[in-house]
Formats: sequence, structure tokens, C-alpha cells
Amino acid sequence: MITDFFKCDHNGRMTGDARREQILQTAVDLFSKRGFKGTTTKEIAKAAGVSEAMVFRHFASKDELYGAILHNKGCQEGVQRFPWDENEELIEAIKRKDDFAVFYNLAINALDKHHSDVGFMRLLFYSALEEHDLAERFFGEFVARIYGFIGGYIEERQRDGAFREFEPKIAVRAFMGMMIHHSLNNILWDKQRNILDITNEEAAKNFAEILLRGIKA
Amino acid sequence: MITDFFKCDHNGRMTGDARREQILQTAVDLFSKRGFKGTTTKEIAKAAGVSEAMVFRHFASKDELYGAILHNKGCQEGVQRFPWDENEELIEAIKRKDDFAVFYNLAINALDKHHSDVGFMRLLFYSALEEHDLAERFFGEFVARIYGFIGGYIEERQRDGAFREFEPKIAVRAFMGMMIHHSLNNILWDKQRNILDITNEEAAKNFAEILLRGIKA
DNA sequence: CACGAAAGTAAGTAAGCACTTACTTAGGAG
DNA sequence: CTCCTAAGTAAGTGCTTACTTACTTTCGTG
Repeated sequence: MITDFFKCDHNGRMTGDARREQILQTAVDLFSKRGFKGTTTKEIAKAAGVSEAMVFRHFASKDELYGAILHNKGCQEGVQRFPWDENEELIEAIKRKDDFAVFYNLAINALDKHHSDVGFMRLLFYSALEEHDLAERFFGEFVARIYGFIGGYIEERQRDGAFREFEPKIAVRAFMGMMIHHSLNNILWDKQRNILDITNEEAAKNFAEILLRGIKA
Repeated sequence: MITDFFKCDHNGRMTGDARREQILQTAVDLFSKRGFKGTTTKEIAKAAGVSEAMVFRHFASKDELYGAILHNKGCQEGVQRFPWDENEELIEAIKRKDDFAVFYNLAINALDKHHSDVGFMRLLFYSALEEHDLAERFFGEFVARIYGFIGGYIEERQRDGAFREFEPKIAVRAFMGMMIHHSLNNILWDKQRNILDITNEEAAKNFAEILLRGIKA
């Protein structure tokens, strides 16, 4: 039956596609924790509750498994969902030229996204260091367009005379830097929030304020 | 003789300490490129031009070799040299309360430092992801003191009425974010500088300007 | 019910890994 | 020259790795 095509008996026999998906998710988890080289196929199999041979039935090699993850992740979170997709609030704020609302919205969205997918963040960093495809593709397709989008808004507001004249991309870099570095601190270095313990809302508000005052005419 | 204690015949027999140092440097290079798990002791030995047994004569295990690197690096670049050490310009600027000079100086120093030791940056990231000591120690000893230092200056200027009232550490995070993220872009994601190609001086000037306008009263 | 396809496994294999052993060289002091 | 120490190596060791083979179990359908 088509409805139980993806059924998932928690520890019994699964359909091929369900098992494939489960192995994939398990692998995402482990790769993001220990990196590609630091994770063994045996560990993945054990964590997924199957024999190693099953991993290789679904993915011809460890590299292909990694490739499938990157493809999946790249499509799902990376390329498909931009900050302005399904975000009426942001689109409205842009139309109204409510600068604070625009940058606050961008910031809170980014921070929440990072917070809710720590695994993906770690995977991205690992793949950047290990020079896998994901980093390159993510950067080329996702980050580049974010720069274009925010940069475009800043340019527009420069023409309005609201922001001072300078290379807009520098402001984008500064802004992205605040957010990504803040998330990086929370995820990687200061998990206990010893140095700075603020909510995403506080962070977004302050970062947006600093940037806006920093670039306004 | 004490003078040739560290002599280094480029491909002949070396003194023990010279060889130890050379193996260490080779390992730094490889670990920073491929990570701890991604580097084999065989590769290190080959790159250093010795047999694998020599690596294990100088370092009891691969872990100890990594430990020695972290200790070395942590002492040399991490903990010993703070931005305000041997930096008359910065100390003068702080005395004069020349805010732009202070933040420009901090920025250009950080950016140049990152640029000149890409290997250390990569090592830091790897060790943060792999949760080795270095990241934790570097963060606890170096980064925390930077936050205290810059945060202290901002607080002082708030008391002067020069900066508006808010948590100073948020501004430090924003500022560090701009610099670290910019370096990260150049090192990791956008090596060809496709998105943004500016000198460290331009970056430092713009970041300092954005931050200062962003936080002034 | 029976049978074929797909889910599953136990027990491999060859290569690669960190690390060791048993040995050979080089060079400086007496 | 003669030793002795320390630098150096070739050839392992046993274990782990990615990946395979040959086999068994389950289950929906004609």
C-alpha cells in the first residue's frame, strides 16, 4: 500500500526508502559530531540499528553517503529556503522601508535557524575545513544570494539618502559577521554562555541597532 | 657546541631537538590542512623526511604530538601576545581616547594576524569541532581577556558619555564577529574573494567606522 | 500456499592505521 | 683510533577500516 510505503517499525523491518532515510539521518548526526574521517561506517550502522552491510546496500560507499547528505541538506535547508521566502513580515518591512524591522527580522531569522540546526552548522564547518562540496555549493548558491539581497536593499536606501555612501557588501559582511560569529560562539566555544548570555531577540535587536546607526546617513 | 645544538642540515642527520621541532612544524601544517583524524603518522613522517619510528621516538603517541602542538601554539601565539602587547600605537590611542584609532588598530592587528597564520586559524577550528583542548583553552585564556579589555574600554567611554548605554560585551561580540567572520570568509569560503575583495586596511577602517557610529551616544 | 523480491545478516577480505622491535649508522669525546 | 651515545631505519605487530560475499528471513501478491 502506498500509505505504508514509508512506515517505520521502530526496530523491526523497514521499507527500503524508510531505512535509507533513517541511515542518512543517523549519518548526519554522527558526521556533524565527529566529522567525515572521524566517523566509521560501523558506528553509523550500529547507531541506525542495522548491520554494516545495510549501509552499503543503500550507499555504494562512504563518500556517496556523504554526498547524499550534502545533496539533501543543500537542497532542503541551504538553497530552498531563503530568509525572504514565506516571510511576509520581512517583505512588508522592506516595502515600508522600515530599516530596523528589516534587519531585526533578518537577524532573528538567522539566529533562530542556526540555533535550531546546530548539526547542519557543524557539518558546514567540517565540510569547509575538509573542503568538501557542501561548503562551496552552499556558499556559491546561498550566501552569495544573501549578499545580493541585503546588499541590494542597502543600495536602495543609499539612493534614498537614508544610508551613507560606501560599499554595501562591507555592511553585509559586518552584519553577517555579527550573527554568524554569535551563533558560532554559542555552538562551538562558549556553550555555557559564560562570556555573554543573551536571548536571540536581544542579540538581533542590538546587532540591528549597531548596524543601522553604523551605516545611516 | 652549544651554538650548533639546533643546527639543521636540510636533509642529513639533525640534532634531536631540531628534528623534534621540525616534526612538530610538519604536523602543524598537516593537521591544519586535514584535521587530526585526517592526518596519518606515516604522512607526517614522510613530509618531515624521516621514518615513522622517528615520529614515535619524539612523541609517544599521535595524541601526545597533538598535545605538544596545542601547548606550543597556545603559548606562542595564543596566550602570550595580546593585541595591546608591544603596541604603543594602541596604548597611546587609548590614553588619547581616540576611539577610531583604538578600534582601527584592534581590527587591523586582528585581520593581519589571522591572515599571517591561516594554519593556526584552521587548527583552532578543527580543535573546536573535534572538541580538543586548544579551543577551550584558547577561548578561556585569550578570547575572554580580549572581551574584558575591549569591553572595559567601551564601559569607560560610556561613563564619559561618549557611547550610549548598553551591554558593552554585545558590542565586543559584534566587532569581533565582523573581523573573525571576514577572516573566515577569506580563509575558508571565498578564497578567490569573489564576493568581496578588499584590503585589510579597508576592512578595518569600515568595520571600525560601523561599530563606532553604531555605539556612539 | 508458494514464490519472488526485497530486507536483513554473519563472517569474511585486503588495505591502512598507530605503534614496536631489532637493528644500523654517524659523530664527538677521550 | 675506539667507543659510546644518540639519530636513524626496515620490517614488522595486531587492530581497525571500508567494503564484499554468500547466505537467511520476511512479506505482499497471484
